[in-house]
Amino acid sequence: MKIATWNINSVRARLGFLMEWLERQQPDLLCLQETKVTDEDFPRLELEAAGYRVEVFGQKSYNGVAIIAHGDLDEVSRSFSGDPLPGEARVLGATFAGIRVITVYVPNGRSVGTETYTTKLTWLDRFRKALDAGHSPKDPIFICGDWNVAPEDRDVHDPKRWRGKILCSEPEREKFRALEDWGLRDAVRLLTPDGGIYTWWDYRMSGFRRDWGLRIDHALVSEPVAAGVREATVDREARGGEKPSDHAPLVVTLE
DNA sequence: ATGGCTACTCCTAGTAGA
Repeated sequence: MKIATWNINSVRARLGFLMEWLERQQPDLLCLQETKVTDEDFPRLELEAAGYRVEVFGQKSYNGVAIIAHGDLDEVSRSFSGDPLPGEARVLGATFAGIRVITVYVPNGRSVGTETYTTKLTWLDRFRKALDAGHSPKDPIFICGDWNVAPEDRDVHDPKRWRGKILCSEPEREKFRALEDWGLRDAVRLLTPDGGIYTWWDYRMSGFRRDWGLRIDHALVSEPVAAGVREATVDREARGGEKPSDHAPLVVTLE
């Protein structure tokens, strides 16, 4: 089974790109972030015509998450208990083939020391608390999306330049580790200790061509899922071509 | 090297992203 996550940076601006990608990759389930569209205007029909079930949680202009799957999506949930940004469409959950799949678009935080940064830390705290209240790490759980955190220096093209900066600051990394401590494993790290694996490259300064990237999109899985992880690959091909998103998809293959 | 894209919007210039 193939489960993927992709910050698409506007599903409407990249619908053709998305359809081609689905055709090529044939995932069983794909989580999208930054769809930037209301539920009403989401391009549901195109995806359904391609055989996907579609669940969306969106808003105008900003944020927005979606789950599309070849198969039933049950027990759909939006946001989470204690969400400090209840008006923002950032979390969507559904049960697929017995796995609780939750997709997240974690607040960016702008820059360290700002109010939005503090809110980002609170958000991650509250998200963990909600996990504790609603789930057990013994259950099959797959939480994926744009976490806006590069967990370690090996996830950063130039750690010296990024040290202490937004996406790489120690408090953000602590919150990320707290999720792992709860009982989640980073699917990429189950398979390789290698650095140089990135999921986002800045549009500016030809960031992708120079491979100035960060690994900020992740799939965190509970033990029962971790046991079945066979592959976790960043599809860099999707970061090239005409008008790509600034993120590449992360594709996880489960036995 | 703090800029330099990109996408959004009843403000096509200002905001947000990361």
